[in-house]
Amino acid sequence: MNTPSFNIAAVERDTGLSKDVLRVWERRYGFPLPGRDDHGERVYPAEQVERLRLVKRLMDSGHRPGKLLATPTEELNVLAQRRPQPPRAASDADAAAELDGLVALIKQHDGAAYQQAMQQRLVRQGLERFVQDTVAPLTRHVGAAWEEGSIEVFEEHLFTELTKRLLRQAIASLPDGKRCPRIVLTSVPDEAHVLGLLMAEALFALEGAECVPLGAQMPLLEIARAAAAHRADIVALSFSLAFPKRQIPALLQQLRAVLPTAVALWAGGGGVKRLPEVAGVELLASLEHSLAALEAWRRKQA
Amino acid sequence: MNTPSFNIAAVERDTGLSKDVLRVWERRYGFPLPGRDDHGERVYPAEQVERLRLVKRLMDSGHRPGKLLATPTEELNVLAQRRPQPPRAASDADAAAELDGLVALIKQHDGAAYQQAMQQRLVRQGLERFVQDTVAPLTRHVGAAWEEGSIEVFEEHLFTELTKRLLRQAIASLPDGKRCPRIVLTSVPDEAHVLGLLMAEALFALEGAECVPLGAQMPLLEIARAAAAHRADIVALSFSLAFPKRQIPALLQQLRAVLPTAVALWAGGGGVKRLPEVAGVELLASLEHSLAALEAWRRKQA
DNA sequence: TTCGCAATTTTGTTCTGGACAAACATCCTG
DNA sequence: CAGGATGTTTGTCCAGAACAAAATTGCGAA
Repeated sequence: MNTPSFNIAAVERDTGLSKDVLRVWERRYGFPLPGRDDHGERVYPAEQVERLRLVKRLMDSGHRPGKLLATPTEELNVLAQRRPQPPRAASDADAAAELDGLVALIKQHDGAAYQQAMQQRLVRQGLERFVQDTVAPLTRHVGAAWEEGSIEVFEEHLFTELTKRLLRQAIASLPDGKRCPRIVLTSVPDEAHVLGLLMAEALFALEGAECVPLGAQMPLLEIARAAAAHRADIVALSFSLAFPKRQIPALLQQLRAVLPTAVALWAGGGGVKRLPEVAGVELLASLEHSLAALEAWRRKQA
Repeated sequence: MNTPSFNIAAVERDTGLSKDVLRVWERRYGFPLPGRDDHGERVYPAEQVERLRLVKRLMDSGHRPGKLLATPTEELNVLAQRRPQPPRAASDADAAAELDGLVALIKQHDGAAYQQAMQQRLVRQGLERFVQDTVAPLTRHVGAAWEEGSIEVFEEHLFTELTKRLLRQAIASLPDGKRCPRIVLTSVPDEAHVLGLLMAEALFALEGAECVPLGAQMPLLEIARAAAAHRADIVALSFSLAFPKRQIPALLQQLRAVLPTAVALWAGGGGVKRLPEVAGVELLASLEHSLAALEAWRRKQA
């Protein structure tokens, strides 16, 4: 197990920090400070890539790069392990313990046990409560664990993958028939998270809507085409917390401009909380809001 | 429905062409030629973005940018519609017709009918033959249709999403028990295609392997951690045809360097065909090769 | 002719260093 | 203590040059 080195493109891929950012940080803060190869191009040792990942994670939980990059690695590790968890209300303690139990299965890398436990909950609670009371809080739970560094990236991936399978399976087993309205579900390029979309799909499908799941990462102009081809009543997008907030309003405006006025545009997920209003776009702060929006849509049609 | 305009970041997102490429093309070939906003920054009209998408597609099917960008849009459209399909052998005609029928359902945007038809084939053929004789050729079929422009992006997305659901459902219904070897399945960052991975997972699971599906886009160093945590015998990666070929060898070398020697590294998918050998990495040109590799692994252990 | 190798063109990526606006923090005043 | 003005931080964009890897062409030998 050597310590390989990465060129700037590889670092961009692995950390999500753009080449421009990597270069400007080097200029301003003196980190990262890669070596150079024969052609004068940057060569990053694995160790610096690791530190960049740590910095990125701390930035996602609210820290500012200027401070972080001036801090020695040891202190960063301390910061990373601090848990700023607000104490839960006593009534939630039971629920929280159950969620912890599920997360523990993932962290033991026992996928089979996790799937079995979740399947049990699904049967016990029914799909609607399963989504609202298990999957949604669990996702938040895992998100929090990620921020405080108590879960590895690959563990989070395993969690996501297995949970996606459960939801898709549940959705597939719903009866189908004549359904309304038609909802196209997707996300914009660079937004790869799909769990929120699947949760919404499950709830919408339960309420009798016809869902067209297009997966993630649709170019804007293609979303408009898809809406036309599927005669959609609603286009529903999902933005995760990780998506750069500053880009969202412009994106929604652009999409709104290419969609026919008759098609409603909904945007949900953690990324749209505390976002300024965008004309002609419904911002859904939670799954409950999504269901309310569906009901409101139906009332307006009738 | 206005014609919105895009800044350079939005164009990068929507076309997959990097900012650097967009700028250098402008300088060299005079296209794209965006306007400028108040601050002197590029503003691309939707029409130019569309043309860029067309150019990108033609490049993916072997054309060269220098020629394409010197060609007027009308001629490009002609090029795009040309179908360089080699005529099929007569014996394959039936099979091809069946596949065409399945694709036709997608192009009618009738997801339900597609799912039903595929479900039938799954039951009729059994999972192994379903993967090898239906899903794999169908995927190639859709890929070809994409190259010749006879399928829309959102149709391809719908196909992928629905097919993923079928495969995952089928995999979930397999019995579990004590299994060997343990195979971690994933893809590298920037490689979002998962269908190939799912096909491999289905076949491996049928052969009694223990599969750990981590989804797509794992940073290299995380793949190594995951392999350790799951005590993996094999790490299997998938590269689609769309993945930039030139990057693959370096990626595999880097990953090979961080993985323990005892862990085998397999790479499959359309992207690894006609690729130079990489030391310590098994390149799997097809699903059949994957099964052969599994058998060979078992022989070596025994 | 056809094959293989060398020369040349094409093309994507990287470099430097400057600029600026939007987001964020801080300070001052009512 | 609220709220607006001022200052700082930070990501993105720009220009133009340089260069290596890939693809194509040209050339000479089998």
